[in-house]
Amino acid sequence: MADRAGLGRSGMREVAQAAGVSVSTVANVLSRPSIVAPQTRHRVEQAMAAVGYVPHGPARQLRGVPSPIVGSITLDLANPFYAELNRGIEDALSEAGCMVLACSTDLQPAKEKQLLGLLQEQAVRGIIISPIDPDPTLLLQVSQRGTPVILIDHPRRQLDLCAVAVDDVAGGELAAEHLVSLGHRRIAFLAGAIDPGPVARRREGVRLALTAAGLDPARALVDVRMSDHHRSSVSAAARAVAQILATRPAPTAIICLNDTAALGVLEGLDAAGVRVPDEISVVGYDDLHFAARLSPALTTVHQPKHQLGRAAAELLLDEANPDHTHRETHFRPALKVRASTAPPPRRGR
Amino acid sequence: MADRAGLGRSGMREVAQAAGVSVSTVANVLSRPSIVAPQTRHRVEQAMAAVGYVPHGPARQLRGVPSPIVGSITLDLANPFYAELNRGIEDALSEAGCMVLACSTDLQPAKEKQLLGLLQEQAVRGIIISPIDPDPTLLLQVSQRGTPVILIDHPRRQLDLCAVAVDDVAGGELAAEHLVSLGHRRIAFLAGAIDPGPVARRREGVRLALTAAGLDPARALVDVRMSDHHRSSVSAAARAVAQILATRPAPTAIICLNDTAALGVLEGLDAAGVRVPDEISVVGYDDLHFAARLSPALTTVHQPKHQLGRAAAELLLDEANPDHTHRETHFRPALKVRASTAPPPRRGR
DNA sequence: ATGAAAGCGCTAACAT
DNA sequence: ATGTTAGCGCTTTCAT
Repeated sequence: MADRAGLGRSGMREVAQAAGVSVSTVANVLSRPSIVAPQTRHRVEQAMAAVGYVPHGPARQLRGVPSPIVGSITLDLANPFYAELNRGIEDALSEAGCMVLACSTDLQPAKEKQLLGLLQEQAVRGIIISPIDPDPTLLLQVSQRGTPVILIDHPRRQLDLCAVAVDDVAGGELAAEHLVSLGHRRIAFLAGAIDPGPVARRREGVRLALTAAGLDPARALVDVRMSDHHRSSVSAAARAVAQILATRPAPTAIICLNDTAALGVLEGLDAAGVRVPDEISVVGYDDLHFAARLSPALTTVHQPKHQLGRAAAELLLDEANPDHTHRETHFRPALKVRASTAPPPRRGR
Repeated sequence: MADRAGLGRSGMREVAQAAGVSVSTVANVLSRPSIVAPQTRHRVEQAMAAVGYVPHGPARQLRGVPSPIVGSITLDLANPFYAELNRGIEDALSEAGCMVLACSTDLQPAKEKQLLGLLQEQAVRGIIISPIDPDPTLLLQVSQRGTPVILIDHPRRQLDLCAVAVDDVAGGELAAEHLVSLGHRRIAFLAGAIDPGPVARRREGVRLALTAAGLDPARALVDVRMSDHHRSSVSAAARAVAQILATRPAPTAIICLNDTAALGVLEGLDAAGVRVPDEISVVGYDDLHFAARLSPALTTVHQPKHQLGRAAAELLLDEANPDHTHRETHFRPALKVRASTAPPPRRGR
């Protein structure tokens, strides 16, 4: 009562002093309350409240208690796909008293590397990452040095790591099969300046579906890239539209790397006076909340974003388990057919 | 070379041993390289690489080095508004080698309190918070105990804290003035089950604008609430539409607490066969990326999300400055008039 | 130029 | 039931 919690924090020593006991008794009250005499315990608890005691995490960590912090490295935490993913991670972690340290790489391997370093230094509980760098060497090293690593959307192959992924090849196939079945024979695939693995695999899926339908990907598939992918990819996509419209023979459908890009494509098409889906069909990817409300409602490939995050966090938490074995959790994408796709116009455009 | 970085991490001791020097020399190489003999320094650097040395953050913190981690407490990190805000925080922090620990309260004061505790324990560099609990006592306490707190969207009044905010009352006024000038005389304000401060202030702004226009808020303003705000507020909003349509006299316009809710409102209106803006006008809030592409394009109030985060992070970093003084950074919202608002229909509906 | 030593706040094994 | 002690990995005087 006299000891008004002044500035700065007070530790066990202050508590012990205020309660007239030793620090280890204070420690016991915290970790094994049962072995402390009720009366003493009470006195200590009072003292803790009086001095405003807050345990010091870093000190505990130094003593071997694992950190409650989990690093999440994604391409961009503001991207709704990763925002939802992070939320899934957070939800699973919160049940274990853990928290997400959310980081963005903006597709730059150098940034990814730097973040991995920072997270290791913080001795986080583990790292959940959607890697941009295809080379897993560094990740394996991080893992071997004692920081568990969970891969998101990265082929696990025989890597000695846990992973969660949705089948991107299948996603690309779903989109392409849908368009082919509508009668499209020339399809543009819109990507960014560089391909993260998932995008490359979706394109591959499109290629496979085209081939399976008896088409020649070299003719049926038009590759289009946006100059600057990160930051306002909406406008970048709008600019890519011009390029697509100028291609001959003209594609009758566009598969976009994600819904955000599709947003820009619809905008560009609208500005160019091209009607969707009458003159050209558009398919997105991710199935973000707004996809169903666009004009027209966007046909897209759904991914279980929240669940992906949850699954990753669960795998990570399980790493603490003594009989943990690395494994992979798999999800399947699902096509959502809406109003932005239709049969191609009668002849050319 | 012989000392293959085995399992677990190696610390300065291992480095010192491998280099045949003392730990303090290793420490010197790290913090004051100039005072170490070039030759020795080289040897130590080699040793660090050889054993795969990674500094141990928590141990440094224990010695007084500030944590590079900043806590961010928002209502929901998956909400695009907060996702962008967090990104702004991250961008500003990364320049200082710091990172964001992103947390969601889901509007629950109890969760907020718990998170404040966890963050304090982690001895984070500071906390940036969009509080749900209107009582600032706890925040002041946290700040006094040595963890700087930056308020987002919370009236600073004379609180001894830094703050960043956008003028929500003005935002509400902008929306209402626009509708009134179009001729609307009965406006629904759609909110969640509970009002975070910003939403309450926007409603107040609407009320003020109505009064200023010579209207009686008691008649001109219809309060509508969604039962469950958090989680898929899209569908919750759709359900609220029924309620609005049943109100008599019928409102001719709806101001939504945010763009996500507006999304649901448009959906509900569409399902009910009510045309926007011919039969009813809709205004959103936040100006998320998709707002301009909805059907119809959404009139909304823009907030500088990324900048808000940046500003908050900058204030937080400045707290380390010895001559720091608490201050407030202010932003103004801006009305974006698009296609979802128009004069009310001729008579009633 | 280098090293020895103390200690940050905490935990846990070991006294008493 | 309580206290003593010895570190965890690092930084920082203060010797040498």
